[in-house]
Amino acid sequence: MIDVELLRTNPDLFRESQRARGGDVTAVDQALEADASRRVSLTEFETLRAQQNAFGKQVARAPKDEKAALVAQVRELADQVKQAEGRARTAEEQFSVAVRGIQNLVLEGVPEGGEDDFTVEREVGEHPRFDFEPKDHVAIGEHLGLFDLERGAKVSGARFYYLTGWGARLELALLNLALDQAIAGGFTPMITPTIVNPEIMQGTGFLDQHSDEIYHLDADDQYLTGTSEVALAGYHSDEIIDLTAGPKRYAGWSTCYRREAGSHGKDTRGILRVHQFNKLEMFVYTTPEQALAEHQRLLGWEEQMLQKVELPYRVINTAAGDLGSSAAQKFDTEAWIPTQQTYRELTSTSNCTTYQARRLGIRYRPEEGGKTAPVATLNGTLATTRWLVAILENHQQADGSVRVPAALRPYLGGIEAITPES
RNA sequence: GGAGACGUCGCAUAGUCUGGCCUAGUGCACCACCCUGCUAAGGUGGAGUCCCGAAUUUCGGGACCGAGGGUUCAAAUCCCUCCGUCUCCGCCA
Repeated sequence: MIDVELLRTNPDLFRESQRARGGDVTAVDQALEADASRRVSLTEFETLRAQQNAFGKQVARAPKDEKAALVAQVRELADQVKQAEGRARTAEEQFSVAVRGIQNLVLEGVPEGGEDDFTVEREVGEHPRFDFEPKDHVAIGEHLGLFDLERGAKVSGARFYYLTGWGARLELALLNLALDQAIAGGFTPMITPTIVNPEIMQGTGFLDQHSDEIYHLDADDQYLTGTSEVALAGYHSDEIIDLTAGPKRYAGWSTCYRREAGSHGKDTRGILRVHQFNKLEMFVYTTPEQALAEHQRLLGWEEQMLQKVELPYRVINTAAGDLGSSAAQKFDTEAWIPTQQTYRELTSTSNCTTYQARRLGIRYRPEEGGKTAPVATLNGTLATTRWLVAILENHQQADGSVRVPAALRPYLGGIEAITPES
């Protein structure tokens, strides 16, 4: 949720932000109107309620024989209170709907426009040159017995797979490498719930734009999470947290579920785009002042991971229209995929400023004993199953084996390459 | 899944049967001040969260007793639904 006070004092800020996103600019004026009428009806109700409360005390103090008369007198007032309360509640709900139509304020430096309007921040590493015809990750995986796509489809349908043998071990190695890096960086490791209640899913902002991407369990009215960001953001919901010792940094390990609705026919081959995968996610609660610097730190940790597994990549600054409703700025890192001759997203880090925290009621005290204020939340990817695609393709060798980057070897029994025999 | 108990201001508890002096009491912890040359102490006052409205340190009003409904002039208190915790039984990859 946006800062309503800022909306009142500086609505142009929000109009401009909505415009940059290609979003609904009229939502700003709708919210302003709804706010005004909500305050009017709230004052009406509270004035009447105050009268009623005062009267209630009179009734309580009055001698028995006078009570009946007083009660008769106040009956009409009670009715008015009830009606005013109803109006106030309706206005409150309308306001809440209107204000939810406004997405997070886009930060300075975010390019305007849609999916293709990102800017490239930097490219790192060299594209591999092969003196043989490189195979795509599916061919490599089949050759080395790393995953079983056919049986995945047989058991669970399209976009499901089994990781097998060294494939399973490679994923665990990657996630453990990421976890160890996170721990070294001061993150608290977490294994999170992957089923959450509606208010948590709502609070993170995923239900607005990505609702058809999310699995819903009808029998229980709960959601499967597409990232542990959801559970980690909900972790401190409705709490006043202590940030005096610095940011709270969590590293969430979880399976992620995505319906991939609307991507039919896209990336159907292999494990690039799947309904279920594993991920290690960084999530940070910090002060609004710290958020910008923390975002750069998260990006830095992501790049460290990419460098550890020796992948060529670029960093892009996502355009406003491609941001989630909660994000004020987002950087993706994309690894080079040789057989596609293009970059594909491996990580994504968002600065949600105070937007998510407002919705989820997460606050801190800027000054000891002072008033509370919403915290800033940020998230970023450290490793996912998808990374296997880039690792396999970039590190494949002429003999059909895949070289294991040095950083991963300790997690794979020390082997230097995955071969059909290993 | 069945039966029962419980959910109150940071923690621990009173209040619920019998609705209204509950503006939710008390203890501990906390903060300020006072007293005591040290120490467990003693005294006075303060202290929660959220919203609205005036005023440049503040004041007034409202909401919150797990959540949401209902009854009533009036609900922590009575009724219903849901959620959570605990105990017992049943079931269990």
